[in-house]
Amino acid sequence: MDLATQIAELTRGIVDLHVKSELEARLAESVKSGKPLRVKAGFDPTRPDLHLGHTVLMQKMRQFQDLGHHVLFLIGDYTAMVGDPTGKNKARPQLSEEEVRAGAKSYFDQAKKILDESKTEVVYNSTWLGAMRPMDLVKLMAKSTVSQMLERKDFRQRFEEEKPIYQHEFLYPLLQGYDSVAIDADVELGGTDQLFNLLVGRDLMGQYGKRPQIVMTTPLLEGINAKLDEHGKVVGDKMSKSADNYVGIDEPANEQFRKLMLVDDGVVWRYFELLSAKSAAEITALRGEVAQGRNPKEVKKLFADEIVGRFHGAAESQRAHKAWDLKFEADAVPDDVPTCTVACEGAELWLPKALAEAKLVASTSEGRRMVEQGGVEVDGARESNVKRALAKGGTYLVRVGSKNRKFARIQVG
RNA sequence: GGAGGGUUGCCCGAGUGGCCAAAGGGAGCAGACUGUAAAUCUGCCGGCAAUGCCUACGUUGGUUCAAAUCCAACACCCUCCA
Repeated sequence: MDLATQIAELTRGIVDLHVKSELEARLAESVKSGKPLRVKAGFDPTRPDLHLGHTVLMQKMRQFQDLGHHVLFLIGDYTAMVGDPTGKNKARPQLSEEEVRAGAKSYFDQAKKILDESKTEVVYNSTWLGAMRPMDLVKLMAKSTVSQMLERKDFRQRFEEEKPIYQHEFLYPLLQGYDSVAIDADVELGGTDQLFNLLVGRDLMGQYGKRPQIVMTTPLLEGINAKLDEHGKVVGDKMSKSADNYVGIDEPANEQFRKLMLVDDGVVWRYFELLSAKSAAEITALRGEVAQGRNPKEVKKLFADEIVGRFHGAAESQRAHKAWDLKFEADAVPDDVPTCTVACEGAELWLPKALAEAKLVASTSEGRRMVEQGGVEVDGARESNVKRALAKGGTYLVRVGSKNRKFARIQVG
């Protein structure tokens, strides 16, 4: 692939690029010498469940690989024990070695769904950070100031909001930056929230007499509950497990499909832009069709097909699609309804209790509320009588909720 | 080292002795409406087979018929002074 095309491909969707001219120069050198660039991306293995948000970055890594470059999948096992303060308004817990190791393995196993495993070098930063001596650390710390650290928004915010900042948290960006020094990175990729840390790496490389890395950041994907504001701008929290607005790449196809269908009509274009393999022209065309009156629901299905297919294969994606149609459009009962047997002391079992026992709701009180509010169906008919009880020995098909519809065949025994 | 301010439910935030399972907002959930969603409206939003009982307002004790509210000690956060 020629240089101009490489650059166009690689910078597509990139938010920050420091510095473009350097990237061009280094790619040119690489083409000339045949020597691939060393592309670093670091991962914090503390939250081993990858979701769609993470894949935005990984697809960029994959792109580098497809262009013949060398990708270093850096597992921040050592820094994870320090705890990355980025984006947090409180300190993260420090983890034990065992927790971190287990997380790292699971992390890479999931990443393999996107990366080309044969072209990926996995490195652990404990290799060099673990070997540092106190004086090495002092020298590292001497290369930046407290006020430089307070430039960073989350630190400043916590400082102003009278929330604690522990001193070791200042160490995190420095250690992460030192990783780049240790592995001679040409390029470092990260989410936009990592910009500060990546630039620290660039700065440190210069101070240690190395050629400073080029920094590229990918956008953070908003969660499935994001909305559009009155100006048509996407607003909402970033996708994350803690905000429970994520689509996990290890989730079952049905779940992925369901969650993707919950995405706001307007926001789905953002998803297309960041996740779809479709060309910009194809996306624009789809957008035009919707503007002409095509139901956005169809376009979302198209998108869900693509993404679910990426992780589960086309056949499985088809199945999930059909199941969703049946469940939410035809209002039919899916064919994978679990049967659960609940114990019953007397002659009958109070319905709210049965719902709780069957794990359809969190507590009897919640079950009671669900019934009162008309969110419960028994054998196809809405049951709003709170006193309703299920007779012992019977089996009942129940449905709870709507957005996250749950079915179960309850056997009272 | 000294002085002072703070810690409330998932989050933010009212509440200075009984009317407080705790205002208000956000998030979440259910219903109506729909095209899956969104918006809007209505209701719910600690647990318990319940006009009641239990557990809860940083922790532990105490005062009181009665405590989120008063007292003491402790923990943590912050501010100012040194």
